[in-house]
Amino acid sequence: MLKISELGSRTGLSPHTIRFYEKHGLIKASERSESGYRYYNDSDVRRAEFVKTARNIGFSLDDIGQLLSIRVDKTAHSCQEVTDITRHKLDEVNAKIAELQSMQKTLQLLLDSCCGGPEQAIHCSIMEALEDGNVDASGAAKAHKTVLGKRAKS
Amino acid sequence: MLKISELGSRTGLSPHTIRFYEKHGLIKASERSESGYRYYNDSDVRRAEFVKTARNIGFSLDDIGQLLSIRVDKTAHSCQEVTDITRHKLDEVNAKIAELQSMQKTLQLLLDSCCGGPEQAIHCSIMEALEDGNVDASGAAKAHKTVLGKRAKS
DNA sequence: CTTGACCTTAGAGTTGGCTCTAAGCTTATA
DNA sequence: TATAAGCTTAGAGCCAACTCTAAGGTCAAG
Repeated sequence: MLKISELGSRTGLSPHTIRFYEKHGLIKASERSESGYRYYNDSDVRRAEFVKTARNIGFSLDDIGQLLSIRVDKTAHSCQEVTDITRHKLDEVNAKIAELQSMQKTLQLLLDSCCGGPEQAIHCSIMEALEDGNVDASGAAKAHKTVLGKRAKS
Repeated sequence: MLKISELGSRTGLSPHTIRFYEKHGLIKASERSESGYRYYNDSDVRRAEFVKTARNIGFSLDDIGQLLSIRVDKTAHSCQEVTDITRHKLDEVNAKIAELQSMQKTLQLLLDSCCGGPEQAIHCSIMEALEDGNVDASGAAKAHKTVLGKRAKS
């Protein structure tokens, strides 16, 4: 039986995050000591590792909740349910990639158009393009919010 | 001289968003009526359109602030400063694309491995992969947060 | 002169996934 | 026995870019 920080080092999740996941129904300690300490058994550990793996792939906590509920009774669920979740995630990812590639293209065009040197920006072609609005931003935007993800751990 | 909602329909920004940008120093009404109404002249409109264009490309509000401060005195700034901002954004975009492509690859592999049919999920290969953790999630993750951007307008 | 559309402000709420704080208990080590 | 490390909880804070609310003032049309 592991304490929370031990489960943490086993899975690479912080105790804070583990409690957070518990609050959201993803992970549970099957036992508590008299003083309230959480204790995790092998089954708990496996579940936590499942969560960690799914999270690393990029599934949302909500997705993971669905996958977990399939996991606890696989006979009551079909492969199709699993692929539906996976495909839906893939669709999201593909849409996001397309959006970012549009931004990429626009930014690259801007960079290609400008000398990038120490000259005064008076005739900077990037500034001109922004002023004139003649920028192909189709499909781009709505992206910046998302460009820097937060999760950067193992 | 345009009122705020007129500037809004001119630029595709909502009055709420225009006030929000004002609070963040991006847009300003050069005049106010006695009763406090904002009035925008041609120069204000051009600035707002600049902001809109830059935002559509995917620049953050902070980036846009920098670009605007270059814009107001181009002789005091160089092309290099402009390309630095642009290149930095492009680097972010490229990093994000790489991350998403890793997720994409993993998800596609999972999908390819599963029948996706009405069979019970007992032997579902996606579930097995998640259980065993033998999933190539290198470079993925830290992404889901960002997968669904918010901004979806013009 | 009233109706309704529009304007003002400060400030709160949204999203998702953490991340941290405060205040207090428990446990292990020296 | 004292100290430090680690545990508990509820709840606040963070990020970015909005988005909306409340409570009220303004203005043009009929």
